[in-house]
Amino acid sequence: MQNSFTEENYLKIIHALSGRDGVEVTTNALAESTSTRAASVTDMLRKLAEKGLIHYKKYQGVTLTDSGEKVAIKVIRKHRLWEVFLVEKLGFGWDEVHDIAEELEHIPSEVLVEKLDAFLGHPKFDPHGDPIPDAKGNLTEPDYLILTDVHIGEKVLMMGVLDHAPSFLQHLDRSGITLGAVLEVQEINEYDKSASVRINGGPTLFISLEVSKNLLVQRR
Amino acid sequence: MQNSFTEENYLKIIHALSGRDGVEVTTNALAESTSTRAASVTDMLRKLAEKGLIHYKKYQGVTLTDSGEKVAIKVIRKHRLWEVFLVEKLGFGWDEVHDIAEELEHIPSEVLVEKLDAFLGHPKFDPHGDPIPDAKGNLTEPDYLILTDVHIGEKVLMMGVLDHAPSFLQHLDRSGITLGAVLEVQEINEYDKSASVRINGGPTLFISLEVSKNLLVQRR
DNA sequence: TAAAAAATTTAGACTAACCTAAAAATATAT
DNA sequence: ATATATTTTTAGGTTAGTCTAAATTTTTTA
Ligand SMILES: [Mn+2]
Ligand SMILES: [Mn+2]
Ligand SMILES: [Mn+2]
Ligand SMILES: [Mn+2]
Repeated sequence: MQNSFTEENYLKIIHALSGRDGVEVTTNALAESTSTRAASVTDMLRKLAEKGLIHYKKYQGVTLTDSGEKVAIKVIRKHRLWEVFLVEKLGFGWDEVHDIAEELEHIPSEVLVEKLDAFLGHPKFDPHGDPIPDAKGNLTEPDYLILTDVHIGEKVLMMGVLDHAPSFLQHLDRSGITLGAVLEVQEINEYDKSASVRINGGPTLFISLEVSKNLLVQRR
Repeated sequence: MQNSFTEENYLKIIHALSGRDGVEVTTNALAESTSTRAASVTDMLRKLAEKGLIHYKKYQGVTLTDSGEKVAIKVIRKHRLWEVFLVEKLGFGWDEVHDIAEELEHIPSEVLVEKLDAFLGHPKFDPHGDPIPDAKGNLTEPDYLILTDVHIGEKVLMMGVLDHAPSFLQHLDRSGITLGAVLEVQEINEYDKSASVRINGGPTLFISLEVSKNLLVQRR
């Protein structure tokens, strides 16, 4: 049988909160992420366990089964491919696409996803730098640094963001920090950990710790 | 407030069954079209009337209000634009797109629709020859003939289909009858009203009444 | 125009996904 | 090691959208 819109969202969120090492996700964390109450989460967990999509023992938190992981990754694939479509083909900004992709990711049809993927030229990353799982369900997270881990004098490439909030992305737009930009850390303020960063060999900007913590970068 | 997926479907179906002259639609007709039971339809009609989307008096059938008509036409616009996208951009056949568009038509976001429309080059017709309402909600049904109304010797242009079933569309594909094809009626069989029709000045085909009744054409 | 047939609505129930309040289990702190 | 605090589950309800069966209204037929 098919999974509902809601079930797919739970699986996707469990995947995200469970992280690379597949750690147990708590009921409260899910309530927070789904904007529901803990009691509602418990109901849904019983159902997902029933369907063999999660490992669930009362009071012990949950992880995805292989079957649940497969579903989650399919949803993530669709979400990210649709985001590429919205930005590359329809001309949306990277700050505008998340909510729409949140709906599109639940459209069924395997063949739609594969045709969309081909139409987009089999992209490997979405507009936020997140990797797109392949058709077989392989998802490899590149191991990027966070800008706070970069030392003074280093030049790095901007590869992605941790925060996907429109307000954050718009802030980056105004600062000229886009995917692929070269960031050179020139100074780090001892007191508040804010940094002076040179963008693409051009202007130097002051970047707060709050921003640095959400920038994924790569040494060249 | 937003209309649900289900409410949108009811409005779209009432629009279709109500026709150009806005005739009353019966409960049973809606039950048939929505694949539900009459009792369920009655419940929904009370709700839609409550929201001011339909004119409804018990036992008297329903029509759309202006407000309901507006919603219905927006859904139809989205459905047909997505069908164009699926055929023109993703390479689906016209027989494959209806069910997928049935889902995509409920994705909210005005701006998405308008960007999609621009991306597609503001198409006027969908892959089945159905007119696409404009952004303001104007929908003008061209007045086509049905092939059964065409006399022997006349040449007409194939402009659309009444039946959207995949099996019918695939049958047309196998017969070489596509949108824009020139059909010349050469003979009409007295007994079963089947016709000999020459396609694009090339091969002549026998077409059953069942098929003729579902072909929309235009004199040149 | 009254009886029969058909269409429609009402009554009462079900499921999915949510809720609040209370109970139970686990974790933390003295 | 208890007592307290926190987390999670259970119990009991709600709403949207569906159902079946029964009642009611409208239409058709004789
Ligand atoms: Mn996103
Ligand atoms: Mn993204
Ligand atoms: Mn269609
Ligand atoms: Mn169509």
